Amino acid sequence: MHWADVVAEKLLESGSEHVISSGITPSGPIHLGSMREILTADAIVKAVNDKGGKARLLYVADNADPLRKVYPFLDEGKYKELVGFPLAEIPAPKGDESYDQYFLRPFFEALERVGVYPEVVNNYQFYKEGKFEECTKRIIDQTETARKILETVSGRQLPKNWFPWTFKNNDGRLCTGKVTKYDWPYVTFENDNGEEVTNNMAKGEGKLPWRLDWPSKWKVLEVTFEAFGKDHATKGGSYDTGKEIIEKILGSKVPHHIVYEWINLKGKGAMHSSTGLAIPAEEMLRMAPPEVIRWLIMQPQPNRHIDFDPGLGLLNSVDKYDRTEKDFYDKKLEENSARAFELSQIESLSKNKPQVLPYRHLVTLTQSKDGNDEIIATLRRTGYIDKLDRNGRKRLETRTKCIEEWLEKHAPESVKFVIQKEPPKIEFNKEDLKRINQLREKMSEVGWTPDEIHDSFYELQEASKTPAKEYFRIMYSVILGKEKGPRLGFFLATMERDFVTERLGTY
RNA sequence: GGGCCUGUAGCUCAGCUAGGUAGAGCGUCCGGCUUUUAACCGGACGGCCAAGGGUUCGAAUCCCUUCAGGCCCGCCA
Repeated sequence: MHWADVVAEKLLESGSEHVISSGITPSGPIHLGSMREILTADAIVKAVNDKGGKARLLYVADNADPLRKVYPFLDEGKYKELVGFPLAEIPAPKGDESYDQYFLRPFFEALERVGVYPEVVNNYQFYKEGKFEECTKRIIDQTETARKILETVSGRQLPKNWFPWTFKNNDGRLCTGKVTKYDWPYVTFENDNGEEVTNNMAKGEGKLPWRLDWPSKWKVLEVTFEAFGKDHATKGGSYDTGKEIIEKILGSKVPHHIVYEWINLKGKGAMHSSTGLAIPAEEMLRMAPPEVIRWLIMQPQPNRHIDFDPGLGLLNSVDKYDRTEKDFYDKKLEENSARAFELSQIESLSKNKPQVLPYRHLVTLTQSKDGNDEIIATLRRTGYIDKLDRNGRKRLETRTKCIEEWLEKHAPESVKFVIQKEPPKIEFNKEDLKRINQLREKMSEVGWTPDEIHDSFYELQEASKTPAKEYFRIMYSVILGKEKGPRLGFFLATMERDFVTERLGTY
């Protein structure tokens, strides 16, 4: 059984209504690795609903968290002064938005493209509205229990004067301090400068520290399941302490969970937005069809890491997805693969097998043709499609757009080419010039279809006892100015015969 | 120091939740097809399931130990 269904069945044993939670601290560009979390959660929502349950998907933006440091992608001068302020209160690197929205907005747009529509929880707003009042008060009332849990479970020592609240200093920064007076909902503390500052905890002046904030969210949002990264899953980590806090202090149930692994950039290591080694989710979605992104995450077990190669590997992933799709409709897939495919669909599964054009051909056409109409006309002329239905057209448009972006950003040089408008200046030797003549004759008489053109190269090979490779090389050279290129039969057939013969004639 | 995950064919992985004769794709080799930015069709080769022990009539699967790799935690979230 697919992992999403395994989890869903477990959840349904304890009730039919579920709240599946997911979230992030929007401290930088939200990358593909972060997307694994919400897509994992989304798969479970779908699985629960498919089995007759009712599940909601939440996405918590932890925008009450402070800016921890000046990340490499930030302007040092501008942000040095802003370290310590909640992400929701500081300006974005560009534009008029706040910092958190600047990073969240494109991510949510990306989520729509992969068909994920979560209910967004604005954590900062929640604090302001006093949503955590009850939890905060309970924890403060049982400070000693909370302290004991944190100390024994995590094995760390808390300061003597520990108070379960991260204060808001008189300059607006979050900080620690020594409590001098407490009278719910007010707490007064002494800051580093020896000044006394009073926070109204019911109005979001300050926040709960993370290890208390998380279980409080579980309680307030009635979360029954959460997928989180391995960083939270370590023994004595925030999940372990959160479990105790919610059971012993907040009087609620511990959500079920699964732990997912990181997505590594092939050959470079784990993605981290803080180091800049990451591909933002929205960039990813401009480069690859959304169903393929989903599929990359639905296919493997969540606890396995994914090596992601944005170069040639991405091309292979799309090809593999297409083959999987074909096998799905031909009913040749095993249970788990079929389910992974279903869960990868953006909209409902189409009943009929969609029209598939080889992605590699599109990579060629995108570089040699001007716009989708020309591409479609060429595909029709070369016999790859007969008629394109509406979905087929939509799919093609999405894909050519992805390919353009991919070619620009991550494609390896080996797949890129430019049709030379002017004949490249090449000094061919005598033999080559002879072959060029042979080629020109052949090209002017051969049937102008991919197969016939392709075959003609082997006819030349037979007739001249020269390896076909030589003819390929010449053809690529005169058209692209490089010795390799796309599969020639198809490639030449996409061009006008006259263009090809004239070009050969200039040498 | 502690923890989690992974280890199955040359490579990438499925199978393990619920034990019952080891699977797929790619690669290799052979055959077919006039064959290339990583073509297609058919077939074959290929594995003491990391090692050791235990439970069992029976273990890739469950338990224990060891080894190897990856990562996380011991600041913050």
